[in-house]
Amino acid sequence: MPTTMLPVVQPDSAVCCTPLTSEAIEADRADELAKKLKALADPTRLRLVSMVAASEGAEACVCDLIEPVGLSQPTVSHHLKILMEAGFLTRSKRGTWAYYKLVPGELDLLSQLLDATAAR
Amino acid sequence: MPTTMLPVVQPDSAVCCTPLTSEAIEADRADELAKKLKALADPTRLRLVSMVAASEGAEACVCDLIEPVGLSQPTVSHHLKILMEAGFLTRSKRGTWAYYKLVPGELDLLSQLLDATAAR
DNA sequence: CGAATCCATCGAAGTTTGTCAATATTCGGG
DNA sequence: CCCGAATATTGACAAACTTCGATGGATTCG
Repeated sequence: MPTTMLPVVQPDSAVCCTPLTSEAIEADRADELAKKLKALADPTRLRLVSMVAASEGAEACVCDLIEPVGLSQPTVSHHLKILMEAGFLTRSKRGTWAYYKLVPGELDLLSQLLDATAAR
Repeated sequence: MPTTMLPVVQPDSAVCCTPLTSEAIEADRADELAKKLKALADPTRLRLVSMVAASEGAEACVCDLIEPVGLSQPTVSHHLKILMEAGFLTRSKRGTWAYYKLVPGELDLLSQLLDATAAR
């Protein structure tokens, strides 16, 4: 009987799986989780994520984000880069514009980790 | 007819309510949320929260936390203080020992905020 | 090609953070 | 009442972070 290989969908964030409160986490897992949380733990970046998420198609260009945030363009770009490196946003250039988009499921992953009611 | 006043249980975290992704959040709400996230966004503090949560009665004394974390006693106390001020832990002294306990529901609140699937 | 626009990167200034050693404080026991 | 043990606080310092202005691509338009 021939075997067909099926791709296993990997939760690419190794932050994955057991919630914070079900058992004591290891140091290296704490490092990863902290890195993700640190990317979110800034008022400006929270607003950026929120604004991008609330935009049509969960996508927004830098030019639309600068004014409402009230900071300089380099600063906004810097924050967006941090959010991208943390895996929360992706960038795609179209013409001179850079569109940032929410990575689906990435926030939910964090959410599940903090959820104590999900403890097995 | 005499009126009796009943205390209204307030969700004391004003971080409350609408998830991050359902609509753009206001600056002051972003500030509060960021403050909470910043308290968690450190490997040591994540481990502390996790260890406390995994202890019996979701409670642990400082003396039991120092060695596994591998940092000095003042540093551990410092982190615990930050977690307390952020509302994640409470402290109760018994003799010379200080027992830190997880505040129930506080992590879940954060969890719900990050959960995009909960968007109304 | 030249000018203008959008955005990223660089360098710098000021602030915040994580950590420790030293010290203070509080409590129980002899 | 004094001593030892468990924590908290203070002071100090290096590292990391947030922000800005200046500069450097890349792209579109005239």
